[in-house]
Amino acid sequence: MSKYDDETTYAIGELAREFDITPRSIRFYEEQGLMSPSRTGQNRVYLNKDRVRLKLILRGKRLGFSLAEVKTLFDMYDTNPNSAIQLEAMLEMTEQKRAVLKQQLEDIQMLMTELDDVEARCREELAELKRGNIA
Amino acid sequence: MSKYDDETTYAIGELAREFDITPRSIRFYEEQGLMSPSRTGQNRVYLNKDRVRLKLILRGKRLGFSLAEVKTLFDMYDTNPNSAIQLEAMLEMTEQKRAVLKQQLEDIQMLMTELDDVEARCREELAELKRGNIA
DNA sequence: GTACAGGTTTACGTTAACGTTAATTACATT
DNA sequence: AATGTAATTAACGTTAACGTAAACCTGTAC
Repeated sequence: MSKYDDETTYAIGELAREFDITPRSIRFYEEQGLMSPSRTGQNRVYLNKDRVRLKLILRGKRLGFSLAEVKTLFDMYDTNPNSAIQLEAMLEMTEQKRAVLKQQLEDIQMLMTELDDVEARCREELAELKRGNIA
Repeated sequence: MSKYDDETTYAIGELAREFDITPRSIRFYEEQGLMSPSRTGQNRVYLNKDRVRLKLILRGKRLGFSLAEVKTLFDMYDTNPNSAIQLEAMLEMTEQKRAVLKQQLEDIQMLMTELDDVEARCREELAELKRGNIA
């Protein structure tokens, strides 16, 4: 956590490689108002805070948030950090996501049971074929 | 499980209401080769097996499968399984799907933990605000 | 018999999240 | 000087999964 960590700069390509996305995606996030890196000349220069932002964007995506939703959260945080309204809005969003995830869990468990059945039937029929009981 | 259960028929609008989707969606699934209901005249008539299919489609969607992927699974399931090669291919596919689902399960559990953290922090800060500790 | 609530096909429109050129700039190396 | 690598903007293209509008048929209710 030395001073240097916060002053390290990244080119767009470096960040792209690090997070395994394309530069186009990063520019797109900026275009959508999710980041605003500084420049040297016309080239984008990313600081650690930008890198953190990007990490948050990608995490949001993994959580199933749309870029618009991520932006909403960012905007709320940027304009009015730690206000009760913002916190409650965030709670509401996480509640919704939790419900979706819970449903997905149930679905996956059911599907796995069905896969068990399919597999069992397959193995049975294979066994019969091996026994020579071919219709 | 009487005989009648299997002979109950549904109009497209009934199924749409039951599953809270539009008739357009159901027709689209048919267009993509995911269902093939019978007809009376030009009207679609859905039997219980069609209803089950629709249920499976929607579950697949909730799981993050594309309609194309769902169709692949259906096709495999529908394929006449009397050749050892086909059976073994199907087993291989179900194994792959199982691995994917297992990964998804782990992901979701991790995400839920993260949501727990976010929520906990939110509630803490809210509590502080209520106590009057507003910076 | 006419209004209406359903169904039908055909076909163009929409949204999100980028992909994919194209044309240009700039720095580094050979 | 030429080549290579990475960056830039602008703008059109793409895919999935439907939405939506138009124009039509059709059985039941009044």
